[in-house]
Amino acid sequence: MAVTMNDVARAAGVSLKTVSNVINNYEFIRPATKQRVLEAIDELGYETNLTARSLRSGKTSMLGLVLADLSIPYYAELASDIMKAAWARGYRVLVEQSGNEPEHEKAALQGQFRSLTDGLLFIPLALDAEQIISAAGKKPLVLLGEFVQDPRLDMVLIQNQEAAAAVTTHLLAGGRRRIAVLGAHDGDETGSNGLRLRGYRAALAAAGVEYDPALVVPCDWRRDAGADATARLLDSGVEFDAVFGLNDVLALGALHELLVRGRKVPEEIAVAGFDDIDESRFASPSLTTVAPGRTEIAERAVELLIQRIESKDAALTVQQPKAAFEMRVRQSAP
Amino acid sequence: MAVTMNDVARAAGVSLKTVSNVINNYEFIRPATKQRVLEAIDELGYETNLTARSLRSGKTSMLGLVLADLSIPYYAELASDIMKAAWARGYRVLVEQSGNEPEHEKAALQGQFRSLTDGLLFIPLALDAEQIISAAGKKPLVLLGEFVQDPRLDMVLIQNQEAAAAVTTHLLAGGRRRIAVLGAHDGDETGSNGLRLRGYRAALAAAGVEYDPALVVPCDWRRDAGADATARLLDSGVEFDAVFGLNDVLALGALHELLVRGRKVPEEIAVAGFDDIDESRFASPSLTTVAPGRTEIAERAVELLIQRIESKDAALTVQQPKAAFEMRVRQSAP
DNA sequence: ACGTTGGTATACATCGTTGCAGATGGAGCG
DNA sequence: CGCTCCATCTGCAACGATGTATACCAACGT
Repeated sequence: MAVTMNDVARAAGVSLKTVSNVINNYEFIRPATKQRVLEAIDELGYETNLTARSLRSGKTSMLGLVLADLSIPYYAELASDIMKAAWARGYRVLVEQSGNEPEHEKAALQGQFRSLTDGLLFIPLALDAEQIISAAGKKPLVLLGEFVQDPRLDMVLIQNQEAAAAVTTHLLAGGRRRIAVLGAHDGDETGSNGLRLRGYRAALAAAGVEYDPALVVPCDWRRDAGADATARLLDSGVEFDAVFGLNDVLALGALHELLVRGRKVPEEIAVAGFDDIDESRFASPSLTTVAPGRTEIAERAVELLIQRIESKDAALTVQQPKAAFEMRVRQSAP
Repeated sequence: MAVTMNDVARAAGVSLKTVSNVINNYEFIRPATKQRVLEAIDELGYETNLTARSLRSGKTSMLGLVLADLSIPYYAELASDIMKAAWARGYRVLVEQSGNEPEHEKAALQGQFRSLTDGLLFIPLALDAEQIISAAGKKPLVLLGEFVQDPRLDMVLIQNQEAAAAVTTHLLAGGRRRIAVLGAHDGDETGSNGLRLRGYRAALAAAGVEYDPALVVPCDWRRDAGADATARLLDSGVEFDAVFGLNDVLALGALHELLVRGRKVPEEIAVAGFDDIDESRFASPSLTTVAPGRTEIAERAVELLIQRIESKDAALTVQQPKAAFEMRVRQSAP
């Protein structure tokens, strides 16, 4: 059916292996031979069968990427950056959606699908470090997004605490004293929510503002949950003059609910988020937020994973680079 | 290195082929044998090497998906739906971003990467039907998004014209008479922009409202372009009482610009879009738009492609199912 | 008792490529 | 002139699975 190396070899009057050598840029080939082979390839429309190459070489040149759902803007934007970074290094990306369910995450770590990839980029949401380590196979694994932190695992870190503190400090500098937080429980310590909450508390403490657990509203990190949480907060009668959504969609949900209820943003209530998704720039009012260094995260993670894949030396020490963050001050909290 | 069928066979005291038969649920295997094999598989932690299977069987169980960029919400949401639909039928999806560039689109159609997939879902933006047909290989191909229309190609159609007419009619019913259109040239005939513009004109005509080319503002289908176009429109002094963004991000960009300039939406100017991305529901004010049937599109496209892949009968007639659309009336244009 | 049937298991070739170990032959050297 | 030496090319085996053909054996019918 398809054209194989054998056909090319016959057409060019050389051995199959020579065709292979030409394709793989083997050094010692007479220019004339090389040209003959290339012409034959062109003429027959030969294309390398990547499946066969993978089988023989044991490499697929594909990276797995496990995330909750592409319909979540932050993940979509991150995935886009990851794919570009991988592509630039000659790798493709096979995305798998976990739907934020432990079973799916585990399946993605162990599943057959791993045999199609040389390594895995993983944004864990439901599994903890122990589970990840026990479920993971032998293939290289790099974590993103630091819901999980563990010294045994390679990962690219976001400066959750520092960046959340920066947002809070910015709100405080704007004169806000009652800053509601959406997306965390009062007791949270670990994970992005815990770390961001800790940053918030640290910033309050540094400014000498008292921490009030009543201002901390737990909810899922979704737009509608952010809106709901804001509604509950308004209804509860708790006073506040700012809302800090632990991610942008939460903040945008809050923004929407506040405007629906006729509250003025930012005059009455300031709103800030975390992630700097594309949409935040174009919200009305545009959203003040902090950019966690998405492109840098993508590039570092891809680089680290590929380094693991291509290095023979498995004994490399664990790496956990940190991405730089940057405040984006906009209308919702000037 | 990895555990192979051979290892399992040895451990279970059967032939390699019997292991293969067990894995593929071959009918005639004694339960005792089957159990022994399954135990051996479990014990050794055997996993099928999908690469080898692909080579032998000629099927990869992967679908290619070519789109402009995952960071564009509509594509991200569509990709998410497509991946779910494919996954449910035992296929994986390999995404490739074309960046809306002809060269990349062509490369994606022909590229080596095709040898990794059994068929391709393609959202063409830069290539026309002729180019697609000449660039495409022999593998099954299904088009989405109907920038391209051609009786020779399988594709899932959006009811661009009808849906755009519905939006326009809705705006007219709200008393608007000067409806600006963002994202099309006055002369456009083909592609989504042309079709949607035609729907707009048809609705105007049906309502006896005169068409004014000055209200048609060409621009890229991006948020910032929508904002810019709106700014230009406002500056030009052309009067209008509604804006129809030919997709949601255009409308959201417009919404933002209008609010920044202090125009009241919808009192002064109504805004409507096209796509019903998640974000539109949570904009402030929430965006009136039309849902083109994204999930249905994803499912139909995947179904059609898989049908092509699995049917021996290549002589099937071209199929072009249409997805149903639905108005979503919200605050920006009640 | 013997050929037939059909469930069960196996051997071998094969998918298209690359790694390895030579084979070939002309240039360079003593 | 004979012998390395090295650029160039080739053949074979192998990656790990599946398709085809066939072997084996118990049960069955006549």
